[in-house]
Amino acid sequence: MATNLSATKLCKCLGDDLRLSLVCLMDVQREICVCDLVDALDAPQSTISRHLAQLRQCELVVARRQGTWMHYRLNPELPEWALTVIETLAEPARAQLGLRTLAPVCC
Amino acid sequence: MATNLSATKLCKCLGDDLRLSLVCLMDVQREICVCDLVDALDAPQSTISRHLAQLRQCELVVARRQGTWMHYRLNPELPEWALTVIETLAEPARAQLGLRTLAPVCC
DNA sequence: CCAATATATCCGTAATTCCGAATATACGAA
DNA sequence: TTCGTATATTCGGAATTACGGATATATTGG
Repeated sequence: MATNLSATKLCKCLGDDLRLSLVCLMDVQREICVCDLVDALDAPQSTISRHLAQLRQCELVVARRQGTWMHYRLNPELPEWALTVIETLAEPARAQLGLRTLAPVCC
Repeated sequence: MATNLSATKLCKCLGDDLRLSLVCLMDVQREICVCDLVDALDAPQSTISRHLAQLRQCELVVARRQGTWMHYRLNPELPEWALTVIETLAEPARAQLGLRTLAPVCC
């Protein structure tokens, strides 16, 4: 509710395979830490981190630090419509991107 | 149902102010012809046409020729989820983009 | 066939986005 | 303080996308 997320910005964020994967994984699992994301999607750590930063900056996700780990989840203050979009896309996206709902490795 | 539209592709298409505007205008009005789109959104004709071509290529919209005019509308074979996304985005997008629901000029 | 109108495509350039190795930072443990 | 692990940021270059004037194509009417 307190986000200044626009429709265009949301779509830009979701219009990339890697970012869409990140968001989808957060949609199922409540919270995920970066190391799990890194080995779920196979991409260099810096790439994952960069995309997470972008999602954070658009206020699509929020992070919580626990020691050395960072846990990411969807921003709970996301407007209704944004959540609806994400949930609507989740299924087709998981199929498209071949996302397995993996068990947490770290933590 | 017969589209090979992916979640990522849909979002890419909608992740641009101009294209999102085009789609939103088609969502309200059943069909719009290019000339109306050109003077609704103020952008050069070639730009509008280029973006329409992109939407067509992603199978998000279809065109019908009537004499010299081209009428565009959302692809009626769009998968459920894509339609849901578009309809969910329509309202916030209209507000964000300042889209007036204009009366057809041509035709 | 010719002119006029509507729309599409081309093409060179500008702007944006993306990548990943290298490096920096933050934290806990010893 | 120093080390090791987890994550973030920097940065230069590659790749993608966007722009819009000029031009091509399509269609109708004369």
